[in-house]
Amino acid sequence: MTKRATVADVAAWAKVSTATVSNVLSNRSGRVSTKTRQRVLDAIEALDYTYNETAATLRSNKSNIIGLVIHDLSNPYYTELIAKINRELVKHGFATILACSDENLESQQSYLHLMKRHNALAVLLCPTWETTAEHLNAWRDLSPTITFLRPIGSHECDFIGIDNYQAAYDLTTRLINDGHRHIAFIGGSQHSRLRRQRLQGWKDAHEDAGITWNDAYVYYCASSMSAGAETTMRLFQQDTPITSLVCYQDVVAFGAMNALQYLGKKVGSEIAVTGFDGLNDAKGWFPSLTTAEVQINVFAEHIVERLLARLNKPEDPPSVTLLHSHIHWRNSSNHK
Amino acid sequence: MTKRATVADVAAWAKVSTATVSNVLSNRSGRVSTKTRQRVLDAIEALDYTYNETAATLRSNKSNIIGLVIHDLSNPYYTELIAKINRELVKHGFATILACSDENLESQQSYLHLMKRHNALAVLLCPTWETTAEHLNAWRDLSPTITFLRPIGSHECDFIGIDNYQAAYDLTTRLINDGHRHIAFIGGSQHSRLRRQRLQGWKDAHEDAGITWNDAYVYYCASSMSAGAETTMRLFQQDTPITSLVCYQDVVAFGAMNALQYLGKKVGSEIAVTGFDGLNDAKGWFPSLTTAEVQINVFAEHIVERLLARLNKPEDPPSVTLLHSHIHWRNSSNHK
DNA sequence: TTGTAGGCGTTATCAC
DNA sequence: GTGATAACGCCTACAA
Repeated sequence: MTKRATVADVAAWAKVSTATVSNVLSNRSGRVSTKTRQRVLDAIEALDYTYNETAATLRSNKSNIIGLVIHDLSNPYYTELIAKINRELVKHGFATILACSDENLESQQSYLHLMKRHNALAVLLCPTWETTAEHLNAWRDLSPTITFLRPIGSHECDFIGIDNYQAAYDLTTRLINDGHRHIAFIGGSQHSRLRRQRLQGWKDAHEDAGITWNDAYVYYCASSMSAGAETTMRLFQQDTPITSLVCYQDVVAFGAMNALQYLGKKVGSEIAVTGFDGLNDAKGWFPSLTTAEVQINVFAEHIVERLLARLNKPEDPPSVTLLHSHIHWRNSSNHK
Repeated sequence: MTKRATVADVAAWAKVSTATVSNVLSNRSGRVSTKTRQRVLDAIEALDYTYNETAATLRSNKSNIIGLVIHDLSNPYYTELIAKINRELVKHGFATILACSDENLESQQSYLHLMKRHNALAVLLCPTWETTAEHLNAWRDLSPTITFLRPIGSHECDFIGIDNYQAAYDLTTRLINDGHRHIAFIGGSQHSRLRRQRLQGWKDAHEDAGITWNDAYVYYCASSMSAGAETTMRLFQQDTPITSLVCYQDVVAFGAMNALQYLGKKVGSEIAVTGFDGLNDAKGWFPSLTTAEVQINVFAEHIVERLLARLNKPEDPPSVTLLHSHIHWRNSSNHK
């Protein structure tokens, strides 16, 4: 285990100063002659030099680490999203420190503290529901924080989200126009603001069509296929007039379809099912799932663009972006 | 944005030296009197001091960052696993830099390089199939590397894996004993060594039972529910004598069950389906999925334990651990 | 038990 | 264009 070469070693080999090596390393244009530059590059090659981010961060007070703090890693929607965000960040030369709060405010705060200890350049945060602006104030001035998916109650933070209300409204309206009169809403937890937005779309679509919605058709369930399946099973094991399900998430919809098929009901023609998220598997399911999608890579790009903009202009007022969903009408809702 | 307090500031406030502050910070037992210690803690509180990991890493040449490099973040099995590993690492005071190679050797190598730049204390790696021992030699002496799930061809690296052969053998044998004679094997890619192990178990179970296995019953498919569904659909759209499916992964099994139900076949009684992984959703599916499981949190614990052991004894010979699967016999394979 | 002082590897600031 | 030198914030002998 020989010691790692340093800029000093490289400088000695190339017969230049450490400052010159540093200039080459950070690609400072014009500061170094082509010839010197090449000699330095040769030295780096010859000595198998590896840049030390730690030292650079300490000296320049500027790391290239982005903290990514999310509340859940068991839902494929979130994991697809962090995979894309990660890829975007790498493209821009950043490294990602990952942390999962498991919907626990205390862990989230301790992870934010961790990011501070590591001098994270910025934090991308999908906050727990209890999070308020005050919880973030402690870090915000040191590391800009971009929130996504889940809004905190205030406008003091950059935020990138989805037009939950509109998408749910559109989905429900279409089902009503197709003749459905008993439409259940399935999924989400009581604390979820997203759920409230989607549920409101569902309610308003009813009211605007002159139909009274039924509170007994609204169900909570965890964000998993099995939870969706179990909830749907309970619903249809007894007689019910329900003819369609607006599911809070695609995973819940998958579970719902599984339960319906198990009960021998035809999804699409007999019972319509819709989802939310646009997971990769939605299209290839049998029947293919109607779902409200914001393309995950588009979403990830927006988040990282917002991050870059914020780094460039720390003093700009916070920005709120709502991305519009595209609804893919597929066989699970069997439209005429 | 006032400047962050440093040990020097804390020392000044508490009227002690920086060395004493450092001793308090690193909890060096007995080096500091209770009284002094408390004054330092008060100073930390009063100045809102935050430890600077970067400076500590530079000075001590020992970071608390663990690199986690994985080949895929779209399969729930892997995401559940990294979630658990992440949690374990946090417990031990580590931070995780995450990277996803997307089954691309070049990206993997560049991520390993990234970990080196950041002075990662160690790397946990689920390698791409092309990875050989040579690819890892460049880092191994600097940062110990623990491989998991996928073996590289040599024994130069710590490895934690699963007894793929045995589990597949047991699953298939049970199906044969239940009377199945036409058992398909579905899923996995051609490069996958895991798949080869599981397939070998499938083959040997046939041979040991005196049954000739049929190459036409072996199918490749991508690791997703839709791919599993599509493959199964193609299989059963025509007449086939197949009565059971040994699926390479749970996600493939979910897709297979979806296709079968869509075709009106009863999973369990008519067609038996088995999976591999023990995903959370396997139990709550309708019908519940028979699957070979190594509990993901147990797996994660083993990986992190191995990591700690390696950090304690860098010179110990590499160790290979194979974890035994437990097969959950459930309704999807409807045994008598 | 506490303090002093030097250095980890890089970058910033000046000179030249 | 290039070089000397002083930081960045912390750790760790060693001295007191």
